Amino acid sequence: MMGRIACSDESGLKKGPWTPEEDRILVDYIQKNGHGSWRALPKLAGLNRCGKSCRLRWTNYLRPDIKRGKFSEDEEQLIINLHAALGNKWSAIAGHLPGRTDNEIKNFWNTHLKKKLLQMGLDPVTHRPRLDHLNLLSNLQQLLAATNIVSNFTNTWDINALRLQSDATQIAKLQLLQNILQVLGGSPTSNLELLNPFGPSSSLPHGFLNEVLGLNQSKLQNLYNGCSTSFPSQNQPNFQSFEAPQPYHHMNGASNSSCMKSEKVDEQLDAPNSSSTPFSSLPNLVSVSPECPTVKQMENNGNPNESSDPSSPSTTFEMWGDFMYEDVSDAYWKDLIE
DNA sequence: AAGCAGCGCAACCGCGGTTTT
DNA sequence: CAAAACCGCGGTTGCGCTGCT
Repeated sequence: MMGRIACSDESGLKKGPWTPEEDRILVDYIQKNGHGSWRALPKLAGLNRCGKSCRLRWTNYLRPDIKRGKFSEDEEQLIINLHAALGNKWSAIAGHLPGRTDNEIKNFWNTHLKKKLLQMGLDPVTHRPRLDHLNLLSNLQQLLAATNIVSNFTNTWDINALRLQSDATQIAKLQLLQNILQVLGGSPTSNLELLNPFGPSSSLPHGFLNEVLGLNQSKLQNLYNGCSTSFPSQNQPNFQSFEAPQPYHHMNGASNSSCMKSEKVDEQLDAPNSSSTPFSSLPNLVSVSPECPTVKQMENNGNPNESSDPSSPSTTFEMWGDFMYEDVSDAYWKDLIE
């Protein structure tokens, strides 16, 4: 744009951190006169700053309605959900969090939430599973397949060769399991002493592991026991993180669903403290409403469509993908925000 | 105790969109 | 209608703090 004079080009104007005295002058002036033209404000108020700097200081720090301090879990969840729908539209996201500034939310996202999603194995840009993790799973599955192929050629091998092959299979399975647990548990580890999926309160997605590994839980337990490794129970993976945001209208189809409807969503967004909202805690992104069964519930109770619908997802990963990452989910959030 | 690395956050920069002249 | 002025947004930077070696 022609003729624009950058703030930084205006000679003699102060930059950098604001002093308490400057803050006082700015607050006093705005309280008495309003900010009016930001460009004119510094001269009128007697500040040696550019208008832009004043505006920034006021909107991000000095404004009286700014909420300071840590983000609550509800706010955190809300930001994640809004970001999934809106992307890096920080001001739009901030519009749903009273007292929070876009800058604050942006910083919080970049320093905390992005990492959190990465640890959950999700791409912070797309909110979908990270491709590198999926490739890892794919590679390991190929490794498993390879060991099965090898077994077809070992009919005449002696017992030691068979043991070797069996060990290789077990190692491959353990590697696969370990990577799954890392993805799910968000605890990057480099060896097998990482997570105990078999604690008394474990919510291990049995069906998924069964299908991927071809093992049941007792076999897995034996597998782990046989490795002489310890699994401190306090390090159990949080498999809640495996659950997905629920595209209610997708799962329930018709609008007669008693699940959250879009016209109610603004209330939900504006009242994130409501315990019935899907934002109650991270990473539990699904409704707890009985009318809206979660992926886990469906898995535990058995998918009613499973026997009759041949196109129904055959693995938890597929279910996860279907429920969490359909484009309709993004559209749903966009709808409810707009 | 000193040096270093990582982190968090306030502030800056540059651009696009809107309003004013 | 075009140019200039202004505003607001998103990305980036740099500084201070903290914890580790």
